[in-house]
Amino acid sequence: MTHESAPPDELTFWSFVDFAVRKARQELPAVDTDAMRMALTLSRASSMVIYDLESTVHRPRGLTWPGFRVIFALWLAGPMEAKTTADISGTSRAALSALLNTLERDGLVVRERASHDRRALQLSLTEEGYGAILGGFRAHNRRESAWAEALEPHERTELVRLLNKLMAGSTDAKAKFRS
Amino acid sequence: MTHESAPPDELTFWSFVDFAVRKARQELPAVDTDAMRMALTLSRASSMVIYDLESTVHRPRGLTWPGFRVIFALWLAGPMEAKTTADISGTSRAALSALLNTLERDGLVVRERASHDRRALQLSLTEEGYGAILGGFRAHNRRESAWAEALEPHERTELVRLLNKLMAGSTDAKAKFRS
DNA sequence: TCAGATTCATCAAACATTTGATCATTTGGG
DNA sequence: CCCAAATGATCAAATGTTTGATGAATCTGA
Repeated sequence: MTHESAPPDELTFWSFVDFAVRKARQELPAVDTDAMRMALTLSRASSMVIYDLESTVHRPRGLTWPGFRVIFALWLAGPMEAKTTADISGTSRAALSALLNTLERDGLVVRERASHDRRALQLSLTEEGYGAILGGFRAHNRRESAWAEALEPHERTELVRLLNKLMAGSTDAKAKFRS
Repeated sequence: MTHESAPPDELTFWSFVDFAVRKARQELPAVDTDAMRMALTLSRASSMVIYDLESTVHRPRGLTWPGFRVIFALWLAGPMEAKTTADISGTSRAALSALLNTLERDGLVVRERASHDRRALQLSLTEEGYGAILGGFRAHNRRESAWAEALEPHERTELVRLLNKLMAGSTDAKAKFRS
């Protein structure tokens, strides 16, 4: 059949992007390959970094990646309403509600009813939660450094600029957000 | 206490990166802020794009994001062993095993014992699976295009180059991979 | 003031993921 | 040739995510 682009003998997580883009163009000539390559590469790079951080730093310390994100937000922004925590940690409210059951059970976070609005929750870190994020984040940041070394300083800056520009464009793209 | 960097009134998923980097430097002066900003921005950008694609394109069509990744790999690379599918789709073998229960039940994929090695599985798309990915991917790619428009063509190229360089560096960083 | 619309959190069901264990098959070295 | 080690898939238990529904508190406008 396809004498064009038979899958190479060894297709890997990395090399699949190139292969997929070529193959998709054959199957669907109208495909926007630049956009395809960009999204595919973005999600793969992110997935690699996150998997590495989660499996080498956080899981061994008893935290999942989502758990880390929440504790991290509470560490830096201080006690706040659950809605805000969900927003800035990138967790939906329903997911946060479930996540808090674990974090509270493990003694890292406390839930309290907000005084000004009895529907709302006020979240804060316990002493133990504070200790967990301090130790965890140091290791986390060391690992981030190891990754970052792959790029020159000006390249890191440029990468961040491009990603920010991409996120800023989400408004025009009418992107859907978590709620 | 902290008269330095009190959280701004409205902290959002976007603006949290800047705030977090400033605040982390106060709390832990030794932090590598460039690496921190890079990883934080990368994971957020990716999460936004993926959430948008999943919730606007795939879930409404009855596919989850992980399900899409697997079907997508099978579409482009053709029938292959489950181990390879796991590799190139970025799924662990255990997760793929569970995922296949759903995909097979929904009639999108078939599992068959490989002839040359009776431990191995051969995966292939059904007609229905082929139809699903064809329609789904068109919509997926249109959405990717909308995102990509935020960047100039040369910026897209540069973003991809930087992400690839980052991934290539994972070897030096001794990153952990899914298995 | 008060009824309807909103907002906040939670629940429920289905699904996917992680780590670590288990089972079957295949491979490799003595 | 045969047994130990390695490999492929699955299982089990714990966790987190999604969408859509529900309950409770607050807000709004007539």
